[in-house]
Amino acid sequence: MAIRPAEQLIHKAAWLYYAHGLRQDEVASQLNISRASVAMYLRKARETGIVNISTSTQLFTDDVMARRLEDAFGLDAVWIAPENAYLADPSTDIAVLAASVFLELVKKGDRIGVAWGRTVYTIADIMSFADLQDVTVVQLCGNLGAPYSYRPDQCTMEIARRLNAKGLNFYAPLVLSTEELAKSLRAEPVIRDQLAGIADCDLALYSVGAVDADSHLVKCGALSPAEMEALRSQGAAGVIAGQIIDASGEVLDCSYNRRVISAELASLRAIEKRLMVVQEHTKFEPLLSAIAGELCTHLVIGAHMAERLLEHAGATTRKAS
Amino acid sequence: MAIRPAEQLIHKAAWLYYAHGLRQDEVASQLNISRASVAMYLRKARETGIVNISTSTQLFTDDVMARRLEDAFGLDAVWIAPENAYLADPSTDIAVLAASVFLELVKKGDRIGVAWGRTVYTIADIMSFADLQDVTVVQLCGNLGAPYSYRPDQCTMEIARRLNAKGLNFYAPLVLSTEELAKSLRAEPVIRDQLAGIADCDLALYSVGAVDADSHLVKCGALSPAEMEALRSQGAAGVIAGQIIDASGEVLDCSYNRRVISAELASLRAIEKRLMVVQEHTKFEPLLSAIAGELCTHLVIGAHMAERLLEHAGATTRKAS
DNA sequence: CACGGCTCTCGACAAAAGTCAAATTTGCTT
DNA sequence: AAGCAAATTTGACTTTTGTCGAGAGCCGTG
Repeated sequence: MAIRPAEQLIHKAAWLYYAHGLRQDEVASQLNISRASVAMYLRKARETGIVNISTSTQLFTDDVMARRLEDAFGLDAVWIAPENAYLADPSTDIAVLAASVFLELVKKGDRIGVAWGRTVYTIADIMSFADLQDVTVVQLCGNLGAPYSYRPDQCTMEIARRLNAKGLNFYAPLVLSTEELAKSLRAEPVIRDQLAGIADCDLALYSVGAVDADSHLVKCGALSPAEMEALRSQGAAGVIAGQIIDASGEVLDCSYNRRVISAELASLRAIEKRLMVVQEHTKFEPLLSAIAGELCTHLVIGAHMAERLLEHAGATTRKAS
Repeated sequence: MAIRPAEQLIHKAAWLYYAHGLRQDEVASQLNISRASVAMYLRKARETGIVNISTSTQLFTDDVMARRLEDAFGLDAVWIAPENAYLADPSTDIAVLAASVFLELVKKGDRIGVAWGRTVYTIADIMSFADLQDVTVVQLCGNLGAPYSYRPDQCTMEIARRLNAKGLNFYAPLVLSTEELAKSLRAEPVIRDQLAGIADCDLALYSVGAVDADSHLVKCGALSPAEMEALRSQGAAGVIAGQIIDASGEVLDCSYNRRVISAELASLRAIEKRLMVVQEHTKFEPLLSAIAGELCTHLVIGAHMAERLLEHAGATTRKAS
């Protein structure tokens, strides 16, 4: 494991094949190995990100709807996945697009904040590998020991792994039982540094959660369905990085939020590129709140959601004028 | 030609094939076209840069020699193409590597300065296409009406074309017959603006020329072999963007240089990333001069040249101590 | 030093992708 | 509206690539 001669070979094979355009059998004879090995090396090269195959996401921003959404909501860029259209599984489509967009937004040397949820994990799961050694992926919120496979730290680590980047985990629970404990924990140097480091990120990747019994916060036991319902009547409109926000995109003033260890919204807003990805049709209101709170500068959504957003924007404008 | 529905199809095919990983026949049935068409679309997608296939150039910087060169000469990054090794045509190898490195260094929104020469044109020629709409490629030096196919403006335009970028040409001759004329021409608003814009570049791509009868300056008739020889004895050590430099990398004080319309060395030095590519073994002294004059921060060379540079650095250090 | 477990490599076959000339459509001119 | 040229699409064919199980080399261990 120490020194891997194979790594070198993979690199050479990939170079001759992809950069020089030789055929596999030509590469094989150059390197004195069988063509079958070359084929295997090339697969590894693709899998590990030694070669990058990326397709432009232009098509999805070029859409007129995307332009109108950008204008209506003051977003930097919007990508719309055509939903009903040409695809077997429409829900993965958004994730595949999001992964491509994400890889397009990442630059060498970047620091990336990653939150948690089914959406984020799905993206991590289908994201192709890349060779970005000096990138750091940081976890935006505390952990939730859950029966789920997509825990916050797993999302972070998986993305870091795919990028060949450094992963920085958060060694604290997402929610504590008392406000005092949360406060003291936040004051701990290790935790404090991590929290402080979030504002230095260049790019954030997250989704927004709905305030209902299906929320991960409920499923993971952080809140009971009843508590969730109560928060909802207090004005809870969405969940961002484990925190409850109201319709204006601000942190809701409630005990739960005071017991959470997560990135402050101000830190998130300090991040230049905030990529929000929304898969579920049910997350219309949460998304509106997130946009209102300026928690999103880059948006990836499905065509259906895009239409609803535009309708809403139209209605608001008409009412205002 | 106005609106091209094909463009859309190419994009969709590329997306399904490369991002979703469908097979060509699956893509074909999704889009209701024949598989042969899909194959054609995919080729076009690769050719136009809608999909990007890039291989990491890590292998060539990871070299110990590259590290030592970086240290010895204070360069930001060095790539070394293994010369004798595994390849049919060793001289293209450097160009292929240089093209990859170049594409790796370019970022969206960049402004790129391109000089002229066989090396630069070779790179342009083998460089793969990319989709960098908001990039601008500017020509670093005046034109030379030559019997060559690699005129300065052609280098610029070809690279711009490959990048799908905007090309900014220099509508002035490289050398004029009198110093006065050169001076007045440099004062012309069009020219002045172009010259002034060079320092705003984020990346420059050039090589260095040798001071001998084989130089393009001689072949294109800008200088006679005799004049070149005379300049050599006056201390000429290399040619950068059409200008003669001395061993310390400064502009040589001579009539020729005063008659040239090209980027000032100070402007070049203001460019953050200066990528220099040297193919010929004979350009050892010119390269040393360019490095001495800080005209290069990123360097792509062959293994042989790398060895000579290291030997030289060793000798100098030993002498100094 | 022989033994399993391990990874790496190869040959042969199956699957997928590339290619080309003919057929068809498209857009433009007369 | 007919005719023509250019571009696009297709089916049939060839070449290239992916995959799988068998075998070879390697290493620590009993």
